[in-house]
Amino acid sequence: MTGNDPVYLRVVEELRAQIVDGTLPPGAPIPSRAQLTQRFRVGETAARHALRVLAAEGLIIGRVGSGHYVREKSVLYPLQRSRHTDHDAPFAADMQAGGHRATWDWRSEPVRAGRDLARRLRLDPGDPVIRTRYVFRAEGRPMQLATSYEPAELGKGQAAPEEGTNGRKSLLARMSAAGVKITDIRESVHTRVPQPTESDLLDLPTGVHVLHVERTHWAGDRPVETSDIVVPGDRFRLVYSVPLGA
Amino acid sequence: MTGNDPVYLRVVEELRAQIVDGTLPPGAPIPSRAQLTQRFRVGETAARHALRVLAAEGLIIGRVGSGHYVREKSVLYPLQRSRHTDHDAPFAADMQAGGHRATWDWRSEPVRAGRDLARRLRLDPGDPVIRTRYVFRAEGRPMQLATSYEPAELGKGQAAPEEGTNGRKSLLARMSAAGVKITDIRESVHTRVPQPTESDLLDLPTGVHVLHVERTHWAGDRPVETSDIVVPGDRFRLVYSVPLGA
DNA sequence: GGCGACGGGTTGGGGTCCCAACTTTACGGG
DNA sequence: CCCGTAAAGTTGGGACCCCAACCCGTCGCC
Repeated sequence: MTGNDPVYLRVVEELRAQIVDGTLPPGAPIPSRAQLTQRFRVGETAARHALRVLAAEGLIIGRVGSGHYVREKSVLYPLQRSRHTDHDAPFAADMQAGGHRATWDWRSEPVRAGRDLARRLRLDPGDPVIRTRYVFRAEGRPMQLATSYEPAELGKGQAAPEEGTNGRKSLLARMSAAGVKITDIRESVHTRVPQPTESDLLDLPTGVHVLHVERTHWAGDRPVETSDIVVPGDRFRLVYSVPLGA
Repeated sequence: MTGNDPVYLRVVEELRAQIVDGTLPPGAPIPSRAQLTQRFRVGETAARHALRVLAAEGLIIGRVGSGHYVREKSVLYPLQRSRHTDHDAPFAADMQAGGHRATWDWRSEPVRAGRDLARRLRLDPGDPVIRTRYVFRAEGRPMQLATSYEPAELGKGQAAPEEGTNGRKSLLARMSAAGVKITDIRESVHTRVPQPTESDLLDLPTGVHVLHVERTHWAGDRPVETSDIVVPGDRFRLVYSVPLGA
């Protein structure tokens, strides 16, 4: 039931939607606490909490004495919270077993891209992609559960992961194997905005390649979605690791 | 004046200190809202906010109906909020100029490790390190300001960055140049805990190498500190990119 | 001795009111 | 016309209060 969600979520979601779809453009003022309480008929607490959440997400910024405003270029946001599969549940059963020390386990399999995934990988729906699922265990405790998707063509260079060796080839390794020329800039983006967003990157000369998307569950935490983006340019080439989740 | 900070910060800081120094070990129950209001003579709001902050930081976890508890192995935390230099201010002047498209600028120079930096890089104070400063500009707007430090010995393979080529060699590239054998797992950690923490990694057979530390300013946001850690093991080798900041 | 029901404690969600510090705007006097 | 001041509005911080859902230990009953 999404109907009896906490009310502050209703506020968050509506404002978020308006920011994402441009109804509230960058710089636009967000309704004040007082206005929100009226418009959504909620208490001050809920209104404040909603604003705090959006601020924490980096979508808006509060200026004391003045108001909250939509941040510049929060365009990366729309990618967020989209779910490209929900089939991870059975895999989560793997999280029961316990080994020792730290281990990576993985399993790759070919699947076909759904609509959402295809859009994000800039493929067509139905195109072959490789789904790989990982369990990372540290000291017997499963710490991370990741599912990554990438265009099947990129996987060419590695074929089936050889057991015993390392199953998780770096994107860079795989990319060069696949003939994608990159140099070696790799940067992880740890905050969401303001930062070079997807739209910034799209404006660059030669475009953007989204290499793979990945959803990671850290034990006990909400999933984090990541997307590696390659920007080939004249002055530089860049592999971007972008967290998409909140 | 730290004296007239918000009161909830007092609560946060005291509890945080106790968690960090082990007075409150993993699993230990945190005083409840009611107890905190009494002990710190603050209102419920402040107590709740303090708990929320600590929970958001990943230090504690709340279980409804039961209480808040110190999370397992939150030992990564002490690294946080340490400042290894405060000399970035002049460099920030670079942020004025504006080019076009996206560009990386950087400048490397040899310096000597201070106490804090040495500890984090597992060097001795005074050991030579390379400091590199980057400005990343997208569409003329400076988006990122980063300062990274790494042991000078790692820089051997690259000497002075050749102008015109790419100044920012990947750690992996540099490490293999320096004879550090790694395979190819690279994972960015986007949440702080629970996750394989430094102490988890320390328990691994061959130990941990902290390769470099880096502080990054995204335009308008608080700095994020990152540390790349290599864990050579029998079953895998892992380069960990760990955000240290809150 | 075993088991189930009850009650006290705790969290997350929510409401209302208050205040200091700050911004913005409007207005009136020079 | 300009400037200074006052008023209105806004944010962050805070104090209390209430409630549902939930956890857990205790106690009493079988």
